[in-house]
Amino acid sequence: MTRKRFDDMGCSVACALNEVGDWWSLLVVKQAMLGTRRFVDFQHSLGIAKNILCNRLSRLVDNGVMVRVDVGEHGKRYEYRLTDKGRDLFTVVTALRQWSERWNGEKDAMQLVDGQSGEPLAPVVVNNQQGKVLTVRDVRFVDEDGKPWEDVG
Amino acid sequence: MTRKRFDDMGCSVACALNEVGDWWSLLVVKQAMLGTRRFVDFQHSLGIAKNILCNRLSRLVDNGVMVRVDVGEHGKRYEYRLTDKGRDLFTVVTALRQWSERWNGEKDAMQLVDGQSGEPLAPVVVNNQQGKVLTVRDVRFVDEDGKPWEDVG
DNA sequence: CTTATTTGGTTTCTTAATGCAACCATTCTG
DNA sequence: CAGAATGGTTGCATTAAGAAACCAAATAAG
Repeated sequence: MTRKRFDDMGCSVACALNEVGDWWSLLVVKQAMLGTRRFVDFQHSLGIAKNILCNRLSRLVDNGVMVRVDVGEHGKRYEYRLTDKGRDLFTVVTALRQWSERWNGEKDAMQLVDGQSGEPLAPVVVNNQQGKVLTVRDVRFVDEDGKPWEDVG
Repeated sequence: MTRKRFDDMGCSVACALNEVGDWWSLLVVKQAMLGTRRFVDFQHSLGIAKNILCNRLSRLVDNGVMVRVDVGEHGKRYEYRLTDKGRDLFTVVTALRQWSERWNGEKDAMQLVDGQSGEPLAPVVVNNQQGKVLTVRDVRFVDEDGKPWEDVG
């Protein structure tokens, strides 16, 4: 059986997970954010099998999250770089990292700091237009007409 | 072969993905945020196979993201509810949703609005301590001593 | 109270994905 | 030019996913 498709569920979250929802994709993106660009460097730093890495990179390229650039001087030698779409996943990756650190403890020797001040980042939060922090209890799920969302199930 | 373990990679992101990094887990959490609590409701709204749903719910419960509550009047009848840890994934889910809407277009008839004002939410961003928005290019990855992070690969 | 239906699973079977190792052509290095 | 590194591909074994059938307990209907 083919895996269930997530891009036709009429859900943005499902659609996103269809692109980066597997075990490896977001880790590849995170690694790219650290500066990794070469196939072998991804392979060694992540400890991922070559065929899986190959498949994930191709899929990330297909989905516009990364680009493959030929940097060979006398032929083919590639670099994989994040696109704007890929870099925009910074929020997601950072939120995930912070969530893990909050609930599972600091298991990462690596820290993210502001490049200018060297201070740690602020926690990623959901704000309303006035800058007030919102939890899931403070929001409503509505349809296009502003009426309360009813699930189709 | 068993899937590679992500909780011993010394990476918070990997650790998070170990808990919610598969195709279904985050969708189950998102659905729970919409108010779904019963097994059959998850099943119908997500279109997930029963055995997979069963497995995912168990794993989310094991990881402290959800709790199973017996609500039967004369025996066993269960509800699955988000814990604080689970509700805290709201930031991640919202960031993912917004990312998808920005880059793949609005494929979701459902909208999230501020419960008070009814206005759309602000975009989820990464801030420094002073509230300035940071991109991935504005941050540094450092070790515990503040020295630039070197990958072990 | 009795029957039918719903709930919350488990089991079985088939297909897909993952991991590992071996292999290979091209490219860079010494 | 020789040897190593790069960026893959292929084949095989193991695991996960999906569909459907089945089932016991709990609830709803009559």
